[in-house]
Amino acid sequence: MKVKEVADLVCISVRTLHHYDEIGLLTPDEVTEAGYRIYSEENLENLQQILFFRELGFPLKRIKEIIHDPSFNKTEALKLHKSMLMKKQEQLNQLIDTIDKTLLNMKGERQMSDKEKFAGFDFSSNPYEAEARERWGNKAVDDANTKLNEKSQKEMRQFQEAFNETFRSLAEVRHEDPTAAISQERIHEWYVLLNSFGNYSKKAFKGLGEMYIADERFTKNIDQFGEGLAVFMRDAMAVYAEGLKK
Amino acid sequence: MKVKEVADLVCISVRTLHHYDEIGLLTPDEVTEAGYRIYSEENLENLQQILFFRELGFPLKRIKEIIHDPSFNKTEALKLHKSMLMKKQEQLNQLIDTIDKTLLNMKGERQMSDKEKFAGFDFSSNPYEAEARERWGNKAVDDANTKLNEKSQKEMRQFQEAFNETFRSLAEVRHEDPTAAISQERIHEWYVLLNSFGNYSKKAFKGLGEMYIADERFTKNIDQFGEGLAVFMRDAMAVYAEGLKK
DNA sequence: TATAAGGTATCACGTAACGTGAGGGTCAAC
DNA sequence: GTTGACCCTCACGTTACGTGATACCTTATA
Repeated sequence: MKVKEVADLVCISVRTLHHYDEIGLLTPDEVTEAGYRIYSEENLENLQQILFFRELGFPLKRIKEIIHDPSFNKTEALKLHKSMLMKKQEQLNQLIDTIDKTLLNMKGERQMSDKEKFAGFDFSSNPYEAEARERWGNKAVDDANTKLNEKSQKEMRQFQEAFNETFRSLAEVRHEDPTAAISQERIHEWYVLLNSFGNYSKKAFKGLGEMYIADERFTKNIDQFGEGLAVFMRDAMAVYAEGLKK
Repeated sequence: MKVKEVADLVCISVRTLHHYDEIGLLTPDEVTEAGYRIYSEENLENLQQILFFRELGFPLKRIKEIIHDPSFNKTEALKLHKSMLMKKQEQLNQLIDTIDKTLLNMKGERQMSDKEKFAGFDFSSNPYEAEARERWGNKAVDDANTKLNEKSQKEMRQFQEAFNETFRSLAEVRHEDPTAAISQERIHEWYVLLNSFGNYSKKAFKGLGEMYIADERFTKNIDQFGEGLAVFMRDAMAVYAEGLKK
């Protein structure tokens, strides 16, 4: 299949396909004597994968790393895409809900906080990086990050945002039993997030939870998201680490 | 509210807010003697609008045009955002469906065409431009388009893609009665699309439909999307123009 | 009152992901 | 042989910021 045929089939530009070839993301399996690109069925399957990652906001460099990883598995990736797309749908549902609330607010029928006005927006450059790391590892990301020992402002901000989001998520369920499924699901998200930036064993994770209580500054920072959250997290982390989920 | 407070509230960067200020998209209502930006409640409401447009892929220049248009109405915009977000939900549903079909295909339980493999992807730079034009007019877009008389390759491609998409959409319902609601909804999309690039009255629209039959090349091109589509469109366009919908 | 930490500003270069036009070659139908 | 459509590479342009440097401002603390 020639370049324009692929471009028309997929509704992307010829330039896009050239670009993907240039950066080694999608190399046509055949090139004619005149230099024309010919794409095979397998090229199209790879392109489908690439487009799923693009839809989810992954940068092309990252997509290339993931797809060229020997452990990459298309079936597994498709399942992960599906779950990420469902999360994106939840995000859009939240945006729609924000619109509904804003319309009521404008009619004077409902008050809404500043925070509520922005619920659902997520412009982080790659919101699914944490999950990608869990599946495809850290190596490429660490290599790509030229400053291994100092955290850039972006990383710190990303860190902080992801922290805050997870703290809020956990605050919502802090009155539940720490062994409950919902509590363990949420604390798992915390575990995944921490492992995006560091490398915590379950044991270390439990120890970290203890620190949230032992150090008053930690407790204070965490409890601003909801009173008693630090204690709840400590307990949920212990349950998680010991595999004692109900 | 100071710049970092807004950035944290909304989960965007301080640099983003500076950029929006620089380009005149979001100008803080107050600046202190030290030059600090202070954002008002109305600034936050405008920022919410901006973020809705961003979520839908509008370029910042276009957002600025729309928001500064005297006829701009926040309530109306919110309703339009909601409908566009629902369309995006449908697109994600289609992507999820594509994943499900691809997984079955990989198991050998189902065949799928190349076209099916790419159903749901839409990377056009601004998929909702046609609807935006319907609401907020053509002037700014025409001004921004420096080449008023010659169509760039991009515009031709955009044209062609939008054409193809609409033809497919219409082909799906070509066996329906041309006066049926679904037929008239689809042909309305065609009308809107044509008016993105030109300026057709309903009468001219009907005349165009006649041409689809009168000129054999038109018929041939259109019917490749589904046999009998050209006749169906001619009839549906006549019904539409005369307001004879069931 | 001095200090320190965090936050603010502007400036300017860099990045990613293409869009776009120029210039020239290839292919297939007429 | 001609022509229109398609193909190639090259290179500059665009958008939307990220990032680091440099310097000023604000507020809490000792």
